[in-house]
Amino acid sequence: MTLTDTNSWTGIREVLLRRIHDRIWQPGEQIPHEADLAEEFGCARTTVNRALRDLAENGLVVRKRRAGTRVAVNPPQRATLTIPILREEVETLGQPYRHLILERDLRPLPPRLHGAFQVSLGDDVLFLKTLHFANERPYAFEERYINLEAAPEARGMAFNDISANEWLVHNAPYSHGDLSFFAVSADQTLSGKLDADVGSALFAMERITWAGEQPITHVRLIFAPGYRMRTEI
Amino acid sequence: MTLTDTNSWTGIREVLLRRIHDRIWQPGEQIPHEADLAEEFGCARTTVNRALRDLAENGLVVRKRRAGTRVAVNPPQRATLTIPILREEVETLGQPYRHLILERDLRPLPPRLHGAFQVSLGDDVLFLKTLHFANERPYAFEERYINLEAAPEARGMAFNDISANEWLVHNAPYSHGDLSFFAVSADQTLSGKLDADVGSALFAMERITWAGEQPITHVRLIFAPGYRMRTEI
DNA sequence: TAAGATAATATGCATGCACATATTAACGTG
DNA sequence: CACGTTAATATGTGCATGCATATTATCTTA
Repeated sequence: MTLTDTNSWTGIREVLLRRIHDRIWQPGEQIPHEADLAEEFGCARTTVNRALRDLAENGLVVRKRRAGTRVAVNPPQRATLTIPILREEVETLGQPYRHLILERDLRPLPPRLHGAFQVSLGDDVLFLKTLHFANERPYAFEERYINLEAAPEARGMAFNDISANEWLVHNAPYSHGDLSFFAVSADQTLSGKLDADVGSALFAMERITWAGEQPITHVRLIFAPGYRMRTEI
Repeated sequence: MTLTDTNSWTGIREVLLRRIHDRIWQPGEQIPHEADLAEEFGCARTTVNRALRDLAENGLVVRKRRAGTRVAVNPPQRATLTIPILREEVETLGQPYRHLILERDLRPLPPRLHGAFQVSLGDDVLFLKTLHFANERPYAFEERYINLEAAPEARGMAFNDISANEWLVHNAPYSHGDLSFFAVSADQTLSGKLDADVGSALFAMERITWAGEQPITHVRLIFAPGYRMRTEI
């Protein structure tokens, strides 16, 4: 029959998944109760629950108490993407990593960030410009603001040995953040740093992280030409 | 005490999470066994298991049989991003959506796709060029190849009323896919279609989906200037 | 008849138990 | 002492059961 064991929760999940894919259960349609499915598969309701819960987490079915479980009208259309520390990303590619601090100073927060990144008025933040290299070729350019209230030890760090990226991950864990991706055109400055033609299209990422209510850092990463962010769905 | 109930699995998860955030358990460090934690919280091992499993799914701890559970050295650094149907994305912005088929024909698969997108040799695929509008302004430009073996009904579809995007989602569900994001520079053609200056940086996405071993569609979406893909972590 | 109280029901969750499985540590033998 | 075998152990999973909770359907009552 199938490769999958029919009374393991993963096996049951696969069977249910195929029924959805084969449109035996149409989108929006209600599927049998946990108890009925448990009887059909000859297993405990808990096991069916586990399988359905997993499908629900992946957005394939929608579950509501009392209302029952129904096939999602719009299949998942979502992807989990891993955003590794740059050093690890580069090293995974089998290339030696290096980074260089271009600028480092204390300054007031620029006005454009006042909305999203609220630090006490008049307080300086730590500003860093970093260039990341893979195999001695520019890989990404980083501009970062660090809230010294959230990470006071950062004041004494030069970030020459360990990048701010990596240091923060290990020393100022965040609870949540906003992330966005977009494209920018290489201006004169970027072009020089990233070894790109002026005007070439670059992939960019912007991220703000918080620990609870307190902002930790704002970072803008611009990658060298040809960069692709990949994932599987 | 805490807001969270200490013997619900979510409550236990929060307590464990705080211990990780507060670095009571250091990254890489091993944490107590399920059985010990169960005793500490006065609950069943199953409940602790549920909490730990959830943390593991989110990448905060790493679990291995016999070896025990340890705090992940690199916190999650991963984001789930939702890739909505363009029509829905536009309508969510409160703007009227429209699309226009620019080209539609049968042709052999271009050589550059032969590797990733294997269709029977010599078979034609359906090729579509579509322009998507938000509020009558260009929103995204789409180039798509559809494997007619995987979705034979597509042959008879004009895709004027419903976009290929949406039709495929509802009629040829996929099991998995590859997704990548990058930046492209607007050439003469793109510039005209997307109302962008020649040379401006555009955000782009490429996606291949399969149903099992069979490829369904390859699509390349290029967004109008200023597009940002956002998510929360 | 409309609005509110009440019952029925499907999923959600906790428990206690048993067994499976992967991995490590201890052991024994050549 | 090196190497393969065996035992110990932590997590993974399944089962039966009971109660919790959200939501819907039904039944009252004004």
